[in-house]
Amino acid sequence: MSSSAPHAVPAGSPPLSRRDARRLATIAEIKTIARRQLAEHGPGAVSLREISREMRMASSALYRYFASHDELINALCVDAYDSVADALAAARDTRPADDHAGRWWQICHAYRRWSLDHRPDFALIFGTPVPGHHAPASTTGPAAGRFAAVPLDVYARAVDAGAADPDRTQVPPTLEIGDLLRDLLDADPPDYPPRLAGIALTAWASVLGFLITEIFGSLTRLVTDTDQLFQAHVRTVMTGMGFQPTLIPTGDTNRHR
Amino acid sequence: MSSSAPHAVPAGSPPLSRRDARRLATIAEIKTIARRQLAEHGPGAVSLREISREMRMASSALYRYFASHDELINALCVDAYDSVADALAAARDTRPADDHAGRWWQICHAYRRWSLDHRPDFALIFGTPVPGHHAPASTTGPAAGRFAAVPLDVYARAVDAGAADPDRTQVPPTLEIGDLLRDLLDADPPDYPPRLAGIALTAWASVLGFLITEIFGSLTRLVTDTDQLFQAHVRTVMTGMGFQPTLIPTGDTNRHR
DNA sequence: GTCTATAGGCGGATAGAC
DNA sequence: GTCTATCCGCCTATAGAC
Repeated sequence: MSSSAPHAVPAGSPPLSRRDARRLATIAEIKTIARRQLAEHGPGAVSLREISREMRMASSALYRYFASHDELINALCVDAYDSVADALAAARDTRPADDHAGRWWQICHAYRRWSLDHRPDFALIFGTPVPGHHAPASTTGPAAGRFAAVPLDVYARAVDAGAADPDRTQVPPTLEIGDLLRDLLDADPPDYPPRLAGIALTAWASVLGFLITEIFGSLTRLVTDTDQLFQAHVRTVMTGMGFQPTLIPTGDTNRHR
Repeated sequence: MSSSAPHAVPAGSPPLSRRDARRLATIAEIKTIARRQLAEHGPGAVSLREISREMRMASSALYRYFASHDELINALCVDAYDSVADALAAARDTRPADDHAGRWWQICHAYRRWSLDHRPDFALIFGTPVPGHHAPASTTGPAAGRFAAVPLDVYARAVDAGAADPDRTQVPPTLEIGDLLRDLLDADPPDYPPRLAGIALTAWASVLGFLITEIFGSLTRLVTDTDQLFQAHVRTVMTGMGFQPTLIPTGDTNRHR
C-alpha cells in the first residue's frame, strides 16, 4: 500500500500472523518470477499475465499485491539498489577502516561480482530506461542514494587520511554540483567537498562503463580474460584518483581476498 | 549512408530512376520516424503500425520496404554504427597523423559529441539489448568493427611512434583475446599485438562508461559541469594508457580545437 | 483473496483486390 | 505499391460473484 517501503519487513517486530507471512511469501514469489522474466526477455517483458500464469493464479489476483505494473517495476528497482548497496557495504567492511585503498578495491570488485551475478537487476537499473517510463526518483531516490554514498564515503575518508591526494588528479579544483548530489551531500556527511564527489563519481562511472561493456556489450568476445582486464582497469582508476601508488593492490596472483 | 545489404546506395552510379529515388526517400522516412520513436519511447517502442499511421499509409505497405520488424531494427543499428564510425574517423583526421595524443583526444570528444547528439542511436547500440532480440552479428558486425577499429588504430600508431608506452600501463603483458577481436585483428592491421588491443579497448570502455552515466544515468543531476568532468576523465584515461604526460592536452581554456 | 468474464487496447504479419 | 480486411497473439485493468 504505502509506496515508499511497501513490502519491507520491519526489523525487530513481533512474529507475523500466518496470513501476513503468506502474503509476504507471495510477494516475494511474484518478484522472483518478474526478475526471471527480466533476465530472460529483457526489461519491458515483465508481464503480470505471464506471472499469473506461472503461478497458476488469475491475473486479476495479482492486483491485490501490486496496484499496477509500474508499482511492481518500482519495487524491483528499489530492491536492486538495496541489494547492490548491501553488497558494496559488506565488501567495504571486509577491510579495516584504515585500509582505504583496500576498501576501494573491494567495493569495485563487489560491484562487478554483483553485476555479473544479478544481470537482470543490473539491466534494470543501469540499462536503458524501461519502455513505459522509468522509476520516479521519489521512490528510487533513497535506495539509489544509499548506493552512491558508499564510494563517496570510502574516497572521502581515504583523502582525509592522506591515502589519496585529490591534487594528483585531473579534476579541476572547482566543480558545480547538481541538485541530487546536493541533497546527498546535505544528508549525512557534513561538509563533503563537491570536488571529492566529482572525482569519486567519475571514477565510479568509469568502473560502471567497464561493467556495461562486459555485460551488455561485446567486450567478452573481444578479450576473454576480462577478469584480468578489470583488475587493470581498477588499478588505473585508482591511480587516476590520486591513491598512493604503494597502496594500490598489485596484480600477480594476489586477488587481495 | 546505409552501408550493407538491402538498402545501400552504390557510390558512383548512374542517376536513379524516379521510382528508385522515391523508394529510397520512403525508406529514409521510415527510418527517421523509427529513430524518433526510439528516442521518445525507448527501444522496443518502435512499432511498424505507429510508423504507418504517421506516414498515413497502410501498415501492410511497410512490408514492401522492410520484410519484418527485426529487419528495420537491424538497419537502424547498422546506420548508427556507421554514423559513429564516420564521426570518429573525421575527428581523428582533424589532427596530423603524428599528433597521436591529439588524435586520441579528438576521437574521445567526437565520441561524446556524437552520443549526446544522437541519443536514440546511442541507446540502440549501447543500451540494453532490444526486447525482441538483438542484432545478429552477421549484419552488425562489419559496421561495429569499423567503429572499434578507430581507437585501436590510433593507439597502435601512438605506441609505434613512442607517444605512448604500454609498459607504463596496468594491463598485464599477456592477454587472451576472443574470437571477434581475432577476426578484427586478422582483417587489416597485420601483427596487431593483442595486448595493445586490450589496453585500448579498456580505455575505450571506460570512456563509454562515462557517457552512459551521463546520458542514461544520474550523472547530470549529480554534477552539472559534465563537460569539465569529461575532459578530466579523458586525461586520466590517457595517463592510464601510458601516453607521455607532456603530450596530454591540458584543461585551462584550451579545448584543443 | 481468489475466481470468471470481459472491456478495450496494443502489436506483427498475411491474403488478395486494384 | 498501395489498399482493405482479417487473423492471431499479446497486454493492462476492472467488475462482480463466491
